[in-house]
Amino acid sequence: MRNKRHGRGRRGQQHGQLRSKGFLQPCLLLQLYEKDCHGYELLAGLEEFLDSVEEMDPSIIYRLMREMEEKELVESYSGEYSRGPKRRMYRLTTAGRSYLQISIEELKQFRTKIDRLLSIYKSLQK
Amino acid sequence: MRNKRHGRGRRGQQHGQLRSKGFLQPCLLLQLYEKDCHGYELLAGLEEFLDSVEEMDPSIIYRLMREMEEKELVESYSGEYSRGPKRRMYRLTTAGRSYLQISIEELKQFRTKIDRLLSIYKSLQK
DNA sequence: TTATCTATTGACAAACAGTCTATAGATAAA
DNA sequence: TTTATCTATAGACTGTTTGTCAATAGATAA
Repeated sequence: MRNKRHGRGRRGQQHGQLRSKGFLQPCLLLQLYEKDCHGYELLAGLEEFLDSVEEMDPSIIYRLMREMEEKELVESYSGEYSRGPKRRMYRLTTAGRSYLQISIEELKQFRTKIDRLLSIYKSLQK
Repeated sequence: MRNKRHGRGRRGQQHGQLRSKGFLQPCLLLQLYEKDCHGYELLAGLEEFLDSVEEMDPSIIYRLMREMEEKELVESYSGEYSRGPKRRMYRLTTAGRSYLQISIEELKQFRTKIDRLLSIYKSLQK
């Protein structure tokens, strides 16, 4: 994640669907499925799913979390201080768990679509 | 594809990344890789890659085609009348061919990311 | 003559993602 | 003890992408 650093975002590289809600949301919810986390932790944890988390602007994650809280997919409670402001801890709700399940199914279906496209492309190469 | 029909778009269903540029573009370019096509044909041909093409608004495709023409990934020429206005035929350019190649690689990488996410989810189920 | 099917376009709005900046507390370094 | 650095969160603003609606147009079938 970047903060106060320069050189970021879409500049230079393409990152197709990686930063879309449809992929980021399940990445975040999955982390909360394992354990409660605060935003910065979720951001750092994204490196398991993406490469170049350094180029990811933190505000995107915080914004998404607040949005998911409004939709009641997650709920937050006040965590401890660490080194800085009080942490906002997130916990997955029951609705969030079902939403994760649905997102997983959608991703499976999407993978199938990608596979079809790739195999058609391959068949035209020879 | 829908035209003058009601009941469409995001209403009702979710369609994760399916309608994103990152997926639609390679679907369209791949069709042109096989043979020259006009917009309506490309739209119809999408059913090979998506389900529910009926719910896809044609203007999205036409808009994308014009955009790709500006970027010189495709070029157009005037086709024959069929039953209606003159068809605008599209042909893949050399740049478009390389772009398709790159998109294919990106999709492969994305599939890998999906796989990772799915396997983590699965490992937590047991 | 009206309806339907093929075919394309443009305007407008809503959703989404990217960028920058501000704030804040704690600690390590100068 | 002041400055820099790291963790941590938030808000405003911009620009891009998608979705929606409606208009147009030629041909044919009812």
